[in-house]
Amino acid sequence: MARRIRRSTGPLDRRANAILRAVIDEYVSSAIPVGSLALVERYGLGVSSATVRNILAELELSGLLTHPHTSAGRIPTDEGYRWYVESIIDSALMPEVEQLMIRHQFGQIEYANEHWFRLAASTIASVTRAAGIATPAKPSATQVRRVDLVEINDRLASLVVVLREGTIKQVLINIEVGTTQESLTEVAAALNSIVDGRTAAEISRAIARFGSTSPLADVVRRVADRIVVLLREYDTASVEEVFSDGLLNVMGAPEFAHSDKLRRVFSALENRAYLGELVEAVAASGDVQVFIGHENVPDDMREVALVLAPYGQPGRAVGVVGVLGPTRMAYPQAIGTVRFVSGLMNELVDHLYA
Amino acid sequence: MARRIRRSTGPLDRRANAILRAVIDEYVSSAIPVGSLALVERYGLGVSSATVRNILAELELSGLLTHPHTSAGRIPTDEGYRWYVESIIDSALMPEVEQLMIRHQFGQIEYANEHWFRLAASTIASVTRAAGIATPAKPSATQVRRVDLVEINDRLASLVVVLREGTIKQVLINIEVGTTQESLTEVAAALNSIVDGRTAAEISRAIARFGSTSPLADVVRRVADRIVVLLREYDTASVEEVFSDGLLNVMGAPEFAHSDKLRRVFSALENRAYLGELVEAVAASGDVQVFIGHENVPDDMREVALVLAPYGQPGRAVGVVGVLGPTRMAYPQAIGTVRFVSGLMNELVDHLYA
DNA sequence: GTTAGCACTCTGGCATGGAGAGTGCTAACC
DNA sequence: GGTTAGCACTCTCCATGCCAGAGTGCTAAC
Repeated sequence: MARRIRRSTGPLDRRANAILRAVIDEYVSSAIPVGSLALVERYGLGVSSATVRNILAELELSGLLTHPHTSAGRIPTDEGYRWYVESIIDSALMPEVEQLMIRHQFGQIEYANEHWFRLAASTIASVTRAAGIATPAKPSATQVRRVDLVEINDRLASLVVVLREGTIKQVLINIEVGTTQESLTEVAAALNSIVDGRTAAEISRAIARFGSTSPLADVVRRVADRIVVLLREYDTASVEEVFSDGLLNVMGAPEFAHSDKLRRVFSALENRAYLGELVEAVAASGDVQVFIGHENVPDDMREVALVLAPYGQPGRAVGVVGVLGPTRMAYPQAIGTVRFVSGLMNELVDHLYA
Repeated sequence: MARRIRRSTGPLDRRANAILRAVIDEYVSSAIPVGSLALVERYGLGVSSATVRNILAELELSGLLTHPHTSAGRIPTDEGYRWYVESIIDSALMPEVEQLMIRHQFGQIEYANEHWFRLAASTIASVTRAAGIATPAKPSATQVRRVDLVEINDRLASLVVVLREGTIKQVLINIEVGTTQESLTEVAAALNSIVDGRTAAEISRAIARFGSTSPLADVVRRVADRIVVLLREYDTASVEEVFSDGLLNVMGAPEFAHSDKLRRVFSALENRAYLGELVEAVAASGDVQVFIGHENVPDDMREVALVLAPYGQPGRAVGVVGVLGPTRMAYPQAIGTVRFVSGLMNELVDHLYA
């Protein structure tokens, strides 16, 4: 689980507030440490640079800003970003023009449910200019909707399992030479009367009671077992797949100019265990969550931030969409985008369960 | 298409031969330009460094080696690698232990045909310590094996199309409120009598002749149209998907220490158009092909080499497996691995068409 | 044809020094 | 008391120069 660091200071006065915000905005857009002079020049603060310096020193004392070295400007700490994120997380919205554009894109693949989460990641990547990530909506206890057996050749058949939400699992199975498509269809029919609407555990139980004496009963039993295995594998995988797009955007950020740091980001992305944890935490929370720098447990992720939101139907099927970028990220935009896209995904999933 | 540069020199004498080979072996393993002294010390050449220097100068003259700067050792040119590859391409084999290991891995997913190509890429990546790439075997003119319609809710159904080789396409379709699973099954049955074993074009023609007056005829026609669209989309995509694994391995290479070059490699991988061309060229050739540095047309790929091999059944369904790495790659190993894995994939696909 | 010897060249690492940016402190100001 | 001007101080960055090391290419001798 990600640990959340609590800042130790009390509330900031209005001016310190504005200055911290200005430092973050400036640093996010320029990637250069921000000096007191630059602040008074570019943000109409109405005070001198000396005053700003005093406040910057205070902010540094409370751990919200830091110094790369004595004679450099200030940069935000992870705690500084955390404070900033808390202050905008509820109000961050997407511009309506972009909302329309995205809606249009999703409209085009409305019927390709297998691709929804991929489009979500791609869209988020292109809007935020960071990496977009998404997982498919995973049912909590998979229910089978229908089974089909199709002969491929005289030794192989394709076992197709349609799940409650319309998604599909498929594997090959061996058949005895000479088995006809007719008998396969018969087996499938027998199976359908057993599996419809059921979970792995339920099918398992039903098969134990299955006392048919028909010559195909053995085959039915064998295939049912295979289905149970298939469902179990699917149910136990914490995250089925994490799709990401726009990694090139992250590669462009100056903080990752040396490929060593970049390497760590990538190996972090391959860390399915941690992502699985986050996905579960986010799904449970029900709203956008932000994980900044060292708030992430794995060392590899201490230089990146994640903005994640769940989608789907709690208790039935949930997935996650989000952004991965440098801690120096445009949080308002990232949060707004992720929230909007997760809302859109909600609508799509709702249709499946309507 | 990739252009192949022909080296201008005639055959090399045995000694020049051995030295060029030594330079390449040394440079591939160390990534440091190779000097004449290092060569006589590490490879028992039986001559002095001065003699080696003369030969190195000759090799440089014929364009097989080059110099980063006056006082540095030699590094191979793309032409040098090309010469080397030609000399070993027919004899490169995998160690038998590794062959067994890989066979074992594939045995475990023998029935998960949708995952074969992914495992191929992952295996190649881990064996060669470079990036593995693979595409699924794509049929040349997709034939439908069977169609199924499954009710998801009172407005949506899942249209499942099983193709000849057992792979699956699926989309959602709208249905009229009140449509029962029984009538969907009826529609599916009607469709199956039309589509079995047919391609998009054939289905299109059959539907034009379809003169049924049953109340479901309209629905049958609509769904058939949807199937045709689905197949057409699939048939016209030059490469359906390019799966890659082990990109982290490439990131570790010293030539990509600065993320700028790395960035180009990644954007090259996203260049589906070029990869599509290569896949077609490789599939047509029927054997392992190597594309080194500037033999690749896109500028982004001038610092990488590709080792690709086709698999599947020519004229029916072909895919490609391969390695992407720096031009400074262990070619014998890469070629041996790719050839072996493509052979294994052949066996798997053959079973589908047995 | 091969080799020893040597002058030459270029890189990489390291120290030096000045310009620039930004801080932190002090003392004066309102 | 908070704010500000002034200034010394610190540190980075960049250019410069220098030296050691590696490796070459050439020449002359074997």
